[in-house]
Amino acid sequence: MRISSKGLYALEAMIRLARNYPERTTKIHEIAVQEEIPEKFLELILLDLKAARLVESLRGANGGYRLRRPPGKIFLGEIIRTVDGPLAPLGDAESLRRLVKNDRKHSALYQVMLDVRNAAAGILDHTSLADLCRHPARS
Amino acid sequence: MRISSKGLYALEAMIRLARNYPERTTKIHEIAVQEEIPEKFLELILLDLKAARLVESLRGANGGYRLRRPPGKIFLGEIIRTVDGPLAPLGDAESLRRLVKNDRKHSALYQVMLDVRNAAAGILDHTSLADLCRHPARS
DNA sequence: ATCACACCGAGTAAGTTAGTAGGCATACCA
DNA sequence: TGGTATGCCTACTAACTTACTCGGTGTGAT
Repeated sequence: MRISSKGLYALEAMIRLARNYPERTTKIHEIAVQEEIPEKFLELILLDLKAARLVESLRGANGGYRLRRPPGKIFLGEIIRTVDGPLAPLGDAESLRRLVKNDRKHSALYQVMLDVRNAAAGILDHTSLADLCRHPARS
Repeated sequence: MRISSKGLYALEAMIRLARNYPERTTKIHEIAVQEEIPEKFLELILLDLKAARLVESLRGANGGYRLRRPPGKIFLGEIIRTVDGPLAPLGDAESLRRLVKNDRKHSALYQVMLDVRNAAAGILDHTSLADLCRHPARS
């Protein structure tokens, strides 16, 4: 369940959109500058997020992006899964098949992996963008 | 905190060694066949585990590997960390610096990532090889 | 002396990551 | 109606990582 740069960029961009929700739409360029994300790369990421229906866009001059749901109803797990794939520690199907196939021998190991995934998902699927925005400066 | 094939192989091999503990030493070849792990690859993995002082080896004819500590005192977290690196979702230093640098903006995000890591570590650092061997056939 | 094993360094093919490049499509505005 | 600002789309690529393999050397029991 490694989070890639892409995933981190996605989270940062979404947080930025959450701050401007619901009034303003926010331009790719603006996000890229403020969050120090390579602009063309961010473009691709936002396209993914759009395909996942987490954001929507307006084209043309004065275009930009905005969240499709209020920040309190968008969870980190959704974001990470759309850009980085499943949250499980054994991401690829191959490894899973291994464990399931060697069922007898390793079912306990399989169970532990499940527990880990559930622990991670439990946190990420219950933390919303709103939760993150509520603490503007902690520490 | 993705677990690679290498990590999975390491876990399987260690479980195998745990079963034979403390009487027998187990040969690379034997483990490779029983667990269906590429033998030469497994060799490298065991070398890593040896460097991490989780296992020890005997050379020459009748050589082989054995755990350096009883299975109840070897935890999955140690194994995974030695072959796959840190358990945190943001493995690389680069991403961490990003989050820490943009401290004000994203400290909440950083906190969530910490929580996820701690949840995973909490499970993996408290599950021992003995725990896995206790359940020979569950399900 | 032989054989069975562990040890070791190097090499490599395929896949993934983290981007970049360049142009098209659409909307606003003068 | 034409310019400009924006998002949309496809393709490409350099660097890195993964998952191995190869060919040998060192060591100890018999």
